[in-house]
Amino acid sequence: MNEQQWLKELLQRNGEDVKLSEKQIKILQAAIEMFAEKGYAATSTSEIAKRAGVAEGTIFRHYKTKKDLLLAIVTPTLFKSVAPFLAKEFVKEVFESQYQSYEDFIRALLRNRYQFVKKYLPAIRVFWQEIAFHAEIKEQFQRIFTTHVYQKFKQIVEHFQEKGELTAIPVDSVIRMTITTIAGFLLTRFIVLPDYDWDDEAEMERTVQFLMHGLSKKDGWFA
Amino acid sequence: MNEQQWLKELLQRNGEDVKLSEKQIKILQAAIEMFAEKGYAATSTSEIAKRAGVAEGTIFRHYKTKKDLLLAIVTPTLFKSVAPFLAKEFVKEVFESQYQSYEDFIRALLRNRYQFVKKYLPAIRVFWQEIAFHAEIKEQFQRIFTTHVYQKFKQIVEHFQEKGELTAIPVDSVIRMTITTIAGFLLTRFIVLPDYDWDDEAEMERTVQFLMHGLSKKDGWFA
DNA sequence: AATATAAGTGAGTAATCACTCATTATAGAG
DNA sequence: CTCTATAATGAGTGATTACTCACTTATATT
Repeated sequence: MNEQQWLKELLQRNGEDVKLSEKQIKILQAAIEMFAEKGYAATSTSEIAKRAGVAEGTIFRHYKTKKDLLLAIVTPTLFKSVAPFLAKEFVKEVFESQYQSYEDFIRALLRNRYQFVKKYLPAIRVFWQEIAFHAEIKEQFQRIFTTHVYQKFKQIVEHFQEKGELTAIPVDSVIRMTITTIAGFLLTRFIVLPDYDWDDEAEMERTVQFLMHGLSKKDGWFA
Repeated sequence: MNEQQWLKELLQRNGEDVKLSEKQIKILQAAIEMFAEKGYAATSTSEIAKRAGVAEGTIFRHYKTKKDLLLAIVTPTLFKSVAPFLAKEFVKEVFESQYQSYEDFIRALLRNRYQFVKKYLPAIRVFWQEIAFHAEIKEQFQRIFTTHVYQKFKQIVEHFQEKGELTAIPVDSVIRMTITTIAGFLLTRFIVLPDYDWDDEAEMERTVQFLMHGLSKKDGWFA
């Protein structure tokens, strides 16, 4: 894919393109690369300017502070990270037609998030590395998660529990196990062992099976 | 527990105590706290000195550079993180007497690592936050993991696969799923949602059951 | 072509950085 | 007590930091 295309896609919201000058794109690219490698605090604005091929003053013309530049990267990444759950009709679609089972839903979600991480990896690195250090980012994430992701996830899990597909353990536990299993795969695949000889299709299907065997209603499960 | 005791326990290796002056303990405590909160790069040595109640020069008398101070925290934490796997007789013990099943082994491991994280949380935060930014730490971790943890984990998993308790999916996948499930619980419990109303005993048992249902040999599993 | 607006520049600034070192305080040995 | 060694200090160092601003260049509008 075009080097600039993925950045523009990352930054767009509600389908509306953001206008970016050439230099602005260069700045964002350089910043993402360097923040991902060395971290926000260890990267100086002069280094970013150098790698972007612009004067240091240019950065501050577009972003009032260095932290504004970080947020310009991190905020869109946060929204894209939970994108499937932001759609209004999402839950309804899961219930009504799209997915016959929790397994189908999980499989689709895993594949979808796999493609997402593959595409935007550097920006995602920055997001997850910096969330530990910046209260604003953490609060924004918690707000989005509780109001959008958690609410909808809960409805979906309860739906499939009532249908008898999932065990009757607490919804929160099901959500936690689902998310940590999916995130655990993606983290191992792209961050911890990116050079391992992965058979992605097979490993994703194994992950789905692992999750479903772990969560399906069956004898022997107790809450 | 004594505020200084846990630090001394963290730093000791092979059961040998390390000699630490009062000021040195204060420095390490301050550094761990601040690195955990703001990150290594965003914490200045003058701030550490201030919080520790020592002169800035005192830090450099004990640690040649700021990075040496970081490594003095991170290296012992790394070793303690994988401590169960460093014992020579570990695999033999698992096979012979201690644990009759993979489930028993996993339950013991989870409880053990739960106590570990609870005890040394701030130092663990520093370790995991900084491993992304420092090649030395990452390399050290990979070396320890492949030579000690992975090798032994593999033997254990193969053992219980041969006994017919675990599915015949690739060993690496079993290890990955086991570790991400355990780490996923601990991460959620202590880092992501520490203020959630946890029933630790129940959630740990649920996690063990989830893992075992996900990994047990049964009809329907395919590799 | 004239004008207005925005984009880009880079030398300059005060603050802060990790680290040094000459000096002083402390403590145990004889 | 004196002597010696180590621990601790904090003012001082040059380098680097995020950010500013007077100025130049490019683009758009009339």
